[in-house]
Amino acid sequence: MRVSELAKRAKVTPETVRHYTRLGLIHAQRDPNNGYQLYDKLGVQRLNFIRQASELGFSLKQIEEIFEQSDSGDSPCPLVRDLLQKKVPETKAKIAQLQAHLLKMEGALKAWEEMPDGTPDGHSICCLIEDWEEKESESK
Amino acid sequence: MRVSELAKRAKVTPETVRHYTRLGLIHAQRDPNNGYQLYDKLGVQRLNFIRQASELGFSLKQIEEIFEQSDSGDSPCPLVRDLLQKKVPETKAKIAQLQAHLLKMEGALKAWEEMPDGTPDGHSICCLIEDWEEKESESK
DNA sequence: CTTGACCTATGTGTTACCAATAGGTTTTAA
DNA sequence: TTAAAACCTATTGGTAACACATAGGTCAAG
Repeated sequence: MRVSELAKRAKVTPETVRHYTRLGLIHAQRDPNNGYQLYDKLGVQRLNFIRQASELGFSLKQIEEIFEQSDSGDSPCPLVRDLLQKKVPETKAKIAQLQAHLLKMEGALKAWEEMPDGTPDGHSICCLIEDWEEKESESK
Repeated sequence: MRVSELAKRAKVTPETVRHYTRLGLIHAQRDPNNGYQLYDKLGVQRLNFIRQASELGFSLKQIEEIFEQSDSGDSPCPLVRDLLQKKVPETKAKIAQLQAHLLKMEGALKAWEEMPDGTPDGHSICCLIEDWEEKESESK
């Protein structure tokens, strides 16, 4: 199959398929007649794997490492496990940060209902964001 | 004050300060003797604002817009409010996605304790990630 | 008066693509 | 049959938000 068909199967753009192919993550044969890239079942499998892994937060570089392990006949599972174990606390931290932001934003929107839209007076830019600033520096 | 001092005050690198200056987010005067960038109080305030806003997820471009509003004498608050209102659901979606990933990862790590590290056999790359793949396609 | 710490500008590298260009190919419909 | 539509190719440049390297000018201290 060619680029577009592979792309459709994994619901990505043909450009993404080409990108992965350029990076060597997916291998393709060349049609001798026209030089088109030709993919097979393994290409589909790899592309799906890439999508899964990158949705989980793995970088293409990490995915490349996983493939290298796998292609050299070794089990990539220990590597993936290590990567996952590092990723879990990172993800938790990100969630916590986002939730903190969410609280700030929602609180700000509520508080704003009673607040006037202050015109900047040279001392403040936007009351809202600067309020947070003060609160943060106080709490630190 | 010069680049490094400003940078220290906001706990960013001097390069970041130069970056913002290049983008026009922070204004500086030039020391006529040596061409060094000189910042004042307003610079500190702006830098702090940028940090606050970007931590909340605003892009530098959006921050630029806020500054433009503010600099032209208009209240940027309505703009910020609009941006926030768009950002709240986005943030919620991100959190939900990350939590889903977290569940997957934690589940995988647990399941793995009982699973052998399968050597790739040409059919599978990594049992773990591919298991998720199957589950996902089933649930869709 | 030299060394180290600071400043300058410019350019490149990062991540994971998307878009545009310019051109060759294949399919389809008149 | 032929001409347009749809597809393919490679290369280049753009995105966000800096970090880093280069090559060089400036300044304080010993």
